[in-house]
Amino acid sequence: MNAIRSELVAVLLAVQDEVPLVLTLDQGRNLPSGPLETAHSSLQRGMRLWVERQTQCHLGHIEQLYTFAEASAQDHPRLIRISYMGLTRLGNMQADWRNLYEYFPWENRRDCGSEARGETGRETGGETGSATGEAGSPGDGAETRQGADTAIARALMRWAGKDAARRWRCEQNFGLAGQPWNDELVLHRYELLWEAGLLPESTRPGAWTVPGRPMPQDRRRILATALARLRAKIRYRPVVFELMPETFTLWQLQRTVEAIAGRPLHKQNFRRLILQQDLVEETGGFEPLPQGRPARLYRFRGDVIGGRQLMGSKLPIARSV
Amino acid sequence: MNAIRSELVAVLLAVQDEVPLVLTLDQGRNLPSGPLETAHSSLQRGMRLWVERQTQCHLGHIEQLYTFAEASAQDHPRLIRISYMGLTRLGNMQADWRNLYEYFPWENRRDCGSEARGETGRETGGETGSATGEAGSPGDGAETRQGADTAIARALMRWAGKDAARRWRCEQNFGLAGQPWNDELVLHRYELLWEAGLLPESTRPGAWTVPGRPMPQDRRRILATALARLRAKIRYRPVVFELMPETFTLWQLQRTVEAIAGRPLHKQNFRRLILQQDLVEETGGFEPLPQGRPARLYRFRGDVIGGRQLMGSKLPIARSV
DNA sequence: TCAACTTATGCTCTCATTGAGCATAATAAG
DNA sequence: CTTATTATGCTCAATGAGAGCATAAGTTGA
Repeated sequence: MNAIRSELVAVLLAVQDEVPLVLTLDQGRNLPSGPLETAHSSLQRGMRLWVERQTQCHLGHIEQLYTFAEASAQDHPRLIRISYMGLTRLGNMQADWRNLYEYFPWENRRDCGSEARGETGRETGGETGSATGEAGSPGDGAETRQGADTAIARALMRWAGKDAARRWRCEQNFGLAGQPWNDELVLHRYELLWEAGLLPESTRPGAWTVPGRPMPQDRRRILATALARLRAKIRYRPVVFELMPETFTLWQLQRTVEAIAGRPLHKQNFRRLILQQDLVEETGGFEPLPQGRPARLYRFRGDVIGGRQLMGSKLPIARSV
Repeated sequence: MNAIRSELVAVLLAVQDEVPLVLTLDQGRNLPSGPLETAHSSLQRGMRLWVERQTQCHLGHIEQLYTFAEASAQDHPRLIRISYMGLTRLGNMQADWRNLYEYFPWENRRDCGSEARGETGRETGGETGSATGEAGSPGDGAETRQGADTAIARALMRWAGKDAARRWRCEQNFGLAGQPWNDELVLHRYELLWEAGLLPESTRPGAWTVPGRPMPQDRRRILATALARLRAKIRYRPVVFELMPETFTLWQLQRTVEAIAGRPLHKQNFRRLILQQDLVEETGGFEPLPQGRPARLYRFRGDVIGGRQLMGSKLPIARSV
């Protein structure tokens, strides 16, 4: 018969100081994983058990991502990998937490247009459309995030060539040619880059590859799946609060959402949407700030409402310009 | 070590004559499944291979649903079940296709409110009732879909009792107490019914169980997962067209979407949204109807645009009243 | 003390999308 | 030629989201 091994792969995510973090092993080259044991009554429980035992992190929301069984030469007997995403509040500081955007620099667009603006919150500049007519950043060119983006756009267009379907996919997924940037397309973008030979992981990588830390095998693809899922989930389920401390200001909450979504949000609209949904309640306390008016502290009302099941918790993230 | 077996479970869906169908085995009590073979280079490919070989159905869109490994007494060695959903155009008519709503009568709300409005909407005559066959006799009170719905609501409320969180979940998921009906919550509803002991599959089923055909093990749960996924997907990806013939009228397209979504849509708005997205093009032909003005024939422009990758194909399904 | 600055918070305005219904067009039956 | 029936075109109102102005409440420095 078919002998089969199984493995659980965990993508543990946290957010601290506006930076999304992922728990890694082996100098950031691998993700924690463990076998499914017979003692585990279910996959989810097995996952939770060994992760909490090995990492001393309390796991909040857990979610199955995808199951792989690619046949590779080394894999005998056949290996089934079941990947999970878990959200945590960053308990264990000894562990090797890494900035998620080390692996996907192109997914972090929080600084888009921030220097173009002076004033009322940050603006979503549409300068990605200028991919073709890029004037080069002052000084260091490709080392800026802006510069890296245009470099990616150019490489993609070179790969697409005259192929209309390819160009269309590139424009849709990377927000080129006036198309809006869709932050949920993390996995699509990763796969497109992979297909275009722009990743070290590609089967036949080109001379130039996109900046960003690679990982062996399909680990980085799993990471992309997790980020895509989280960005999608955060819109309609209050999973952000799994990443927040007990009490927080609305600005901290917004910064956390922005860290995940990878793009800036309109401050006043964010407040409006959060408050009008009664997702949070005032604690009565205030957070003194180094400058300016102190901010109210809030706490999540999840326990009062109906636990994690809760619907109608959409966050003000929509298509940007 | 841990000996493990694996199994691929397929939920094959099709739509014909406004009825969503699922391919079943064993008198509608089971779903097709097969082992993962070493010859298969990937799960998806393995799935496609044996399904097409065994059922002679051409598979369109394929999607992984969920991976289970619940430890049950009979399962030694441990069994990992990987479930997939596949869309097809109903090639093999010998196979045992069953009305999906046999299994979830409460999910079919296409006749909801049609009598309340009484005019712009049309009357879905006996066809949904004939779906269940035996329960189709009109006029006997509790056997009506309406009657069954109120019976479910009552049973849920009895289960919830004074528990505010439970009541809240019931109201949210089943659209009670003025809450809107959300057609995507298929799995949530199934699990709620399971938890409430209202299904024959429940660990300790109550005296009264909800109408609808049960299945052994967690098969019906997998089915619910598939329907939930399809209803979600249909909103932002043009997967409906996988279920349509080469050419079709907009009305046929709408009826197919309604069959999946389980609720009626506004005809003119449906047309507007489909047409303004350039998802379809006129063939130039017309479909003569038994009565009334003949309808234009259309064809999907997927090949022209960018294949299945295509975004921005949202269908006019939103929260109903 | 006041002025300048910074951040939180409240409110309005506009635009796009969506739900709903009216009106017209095109066919068959009588 | 009238009626019935369905397809198709168009308008209107309500909602929600994006953007920006205005005010409140603290700080620091003169």
